[in-house]
Amino acid sequence: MRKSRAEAAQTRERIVSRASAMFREHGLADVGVASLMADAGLTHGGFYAHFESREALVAEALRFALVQSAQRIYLSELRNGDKPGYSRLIRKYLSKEHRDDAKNGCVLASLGAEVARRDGESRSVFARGFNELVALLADLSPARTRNARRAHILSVISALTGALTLARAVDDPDVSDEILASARNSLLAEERRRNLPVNRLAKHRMDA
Amino acid sequence: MRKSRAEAAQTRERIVSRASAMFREHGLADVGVASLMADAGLTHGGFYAHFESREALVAEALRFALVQSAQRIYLSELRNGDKPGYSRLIRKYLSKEHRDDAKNGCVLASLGAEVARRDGESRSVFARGFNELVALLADLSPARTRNARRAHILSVISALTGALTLARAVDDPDVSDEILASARNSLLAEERRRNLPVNRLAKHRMDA
DNA sequence: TATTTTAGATGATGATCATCATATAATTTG
DNA sequence: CAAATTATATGATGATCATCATCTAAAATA
Repeated sequence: MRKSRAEAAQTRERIVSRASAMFREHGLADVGVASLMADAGLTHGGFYAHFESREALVAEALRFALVQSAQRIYLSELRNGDKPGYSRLIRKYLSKEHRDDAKNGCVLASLGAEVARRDGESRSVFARGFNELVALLADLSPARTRNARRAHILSVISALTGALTLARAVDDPDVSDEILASARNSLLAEERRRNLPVNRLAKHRMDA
Repeated sequence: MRKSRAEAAQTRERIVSRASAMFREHGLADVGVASLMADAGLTHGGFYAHFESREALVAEALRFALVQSAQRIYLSELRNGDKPGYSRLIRKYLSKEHRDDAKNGCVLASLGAEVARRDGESRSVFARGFNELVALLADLSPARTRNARRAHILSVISALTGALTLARAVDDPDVSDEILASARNSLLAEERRRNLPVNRLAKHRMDA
């Protein structure tokens, strides 16, 4: 039964990673220590050998999910740096696959509302991770100033998370698809507008 | 202690209304029957004289919140029908007052993600209420076709609920205000564009 | 090899949960 | 006024919760 030091560290990582998925799938309140440990292939007794409290695990699991998102964005968007903008991200984020796979998906949509009701470590860890994500994404914005890039990405993230959450909440698959499609069209249209050359935007402004 | 028939109906309504606020403030999972009854000034024993189960109350409380939203929109937007569009609604929805008063605010933002994990009566009641709300709001859209109005309002609702949820989730008040302001600016700008006369939009399109 | 350390299992603790059976008392209703 | 009805209270039920003390056996270390 006993494991080596390295295996124990692996065990701990496995608990965090599985917990992160369990929380995203079932909510922060609806999964207890016993089922978290069972999901990681352990019994619940040993939990407090790894974590100071359930709250500490919640914080780590939130962090894990946020870092996972950042890594995915970094790998699939930033590296793939042909043209700036979020069109690829928007399409992936608002896909049916993402909607139907909450446990591996964006934690802002699955747990944001629950985090809002917390305070303590998990809340601040979440907020810090959110800020890092925003900073990462702001670099992709075609807006000219730093503030404008930040504002732009904040409004995009809001629209993405809201649409995903609502698409998951409704029970009619057609309505759900409709929510995804509407948000996708609206955001992609905005992206197209933003990527117009500056002089053409200026011309339009002068027309008006 | 015994009450008349009319008073009993009032008691029941009070339980639903208070429960609706409690759920929005603390989440569906984190408030038990005992504290719900205590909040309504009763002890928990009598709960099952009024409701078949906790789930039944959850469904009624969600319905209550959705109807409340619809009534507010009807009173403050539709009646006040000078010009179409959502600018008044957007400003009210993304205000700090709304952010800081979840218990009386939009249930899509506070409980949408939790409803997504349910099924049964509460989920379908929520979905039905959402559809009614969408139908009500679609009438305000300046878009030309019925489908376009629906798509438009779906993307607006997504952006509103996402921004409100994120503004509540972060712990830095400055970042929170920034989220609200960014979504507000983005949505109001879109509203302005939509309300431009058709020929001006056409002109811009020909320019491009 | 002998000793110490520690991961994980087991089972207890006390709190809280949803649900329900029963009791009480006030109002309807006959 | 008497009987039936019913709203609310009380307290029990068994499940599950987070936490922790204790035990074990294997790994680390000397």
